[in-house]
Amino acid sequence: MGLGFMDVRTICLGILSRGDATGYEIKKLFDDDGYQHFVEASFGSIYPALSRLTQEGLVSVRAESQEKRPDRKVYSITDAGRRAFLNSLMKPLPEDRHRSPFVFAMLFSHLLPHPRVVEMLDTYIEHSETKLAQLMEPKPQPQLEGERFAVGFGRAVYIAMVNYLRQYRSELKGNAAEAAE
Amino acid sequence: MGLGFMDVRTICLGILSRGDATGYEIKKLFDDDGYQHFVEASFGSIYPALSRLTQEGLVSVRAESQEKRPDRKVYSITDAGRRAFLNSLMKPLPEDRHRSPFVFAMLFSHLLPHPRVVEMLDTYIEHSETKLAQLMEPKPQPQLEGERFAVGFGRAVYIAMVNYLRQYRSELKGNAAEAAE
DNA sequence: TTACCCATATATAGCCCCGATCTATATCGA
DNA sequence: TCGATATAGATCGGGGCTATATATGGGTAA
Repeated sequence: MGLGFMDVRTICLGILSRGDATGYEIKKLFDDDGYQHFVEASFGSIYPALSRLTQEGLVSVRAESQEKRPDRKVYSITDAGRRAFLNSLMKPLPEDRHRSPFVFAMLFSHLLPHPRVVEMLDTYIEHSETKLAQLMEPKPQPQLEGERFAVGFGRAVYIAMVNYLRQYRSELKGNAAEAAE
Repeated sequence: MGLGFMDVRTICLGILSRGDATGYEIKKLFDDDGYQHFVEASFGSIYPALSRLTQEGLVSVRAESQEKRPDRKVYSITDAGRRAFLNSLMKPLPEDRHRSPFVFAMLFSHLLPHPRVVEMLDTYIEHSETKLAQLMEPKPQPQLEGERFAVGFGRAVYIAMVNYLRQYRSELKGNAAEAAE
């Protein structure tokens, strides 16, 4: 009955509280815009979540038929949905979930050939720099306070990550050069 | 057949490559020791993972009966298990998964009563400081290179997080004082 | 002293979520 | 023109997490 905690249903409600959207658009928010640094969800969970929210009366749907395109199902949050979402924000928040295959793999760098370690590092640095660049893009005004906080937080974290990784990488390069002699 | 990617089975294999352990001990590594900043897993996934690894011949079990305690099932990695683990480290690593209910909730701070926002921030700051303190504890020598990297990485990230959060919190306090006038 | 919680240990059911895949169509670049 | 990419929705299977169950003993609060 009540929303679990910060599950995909709750996340969809939050997105829809900002304005109507289709399932496809919700997914795009995670891929393209700033959200993806803190939350994400897949089609395989978004579409069922929207169906269930509709059943529960927390959102409503209207079908927009388009020419030469599949129909769009545009979802809107209802008053009950707003209340349920606000309610979930007042309850204790679950802790962050984080899994970094990269850092886990690095714990075993002594078992791996050196070029593989360098490759893992370089790949991860590139990813991190791409995400940081996204976060550094100036957002069009006006911006909500919460967005300002989130973007600032993301920038601070990614800058620290990239700095540490670059430093570590440069030391590794030195070691590699010595080893190559 | 082949291990998915960086799933719980792979993570268990990695832990066991460092030494024998029970399911319970593996879980404790995520709760108490340094691992939890980068990977975690629950009993509900660890025990089935160990069963399946046993079936697949990647780990072996021996039962240690204890007095006045439930039996311990001590798992050891096999040669095939080591090969499978090494193999998964050579394949492209999946991206980090991260979900922060806190940051998501902060995106809607304009909808929430001010004391609730302060409460969320303070709770999160406290959690982050606790984790940072854990990471700052000097580890007993000798330490593997991978651990040095991971701990340094974790420290850098958590320090940046705590700095940003404290800064933001102090500005918020100022705003609150002004609003109270 | 009784009740309750916590720690040690293992295990499962049910729900939730993700990746892969499928169905359509249209556009853009090679 | 062929393939890749984008729009748009949907589902299945496998895997993971929450909550709970089973045992037992120690510590602590009422």
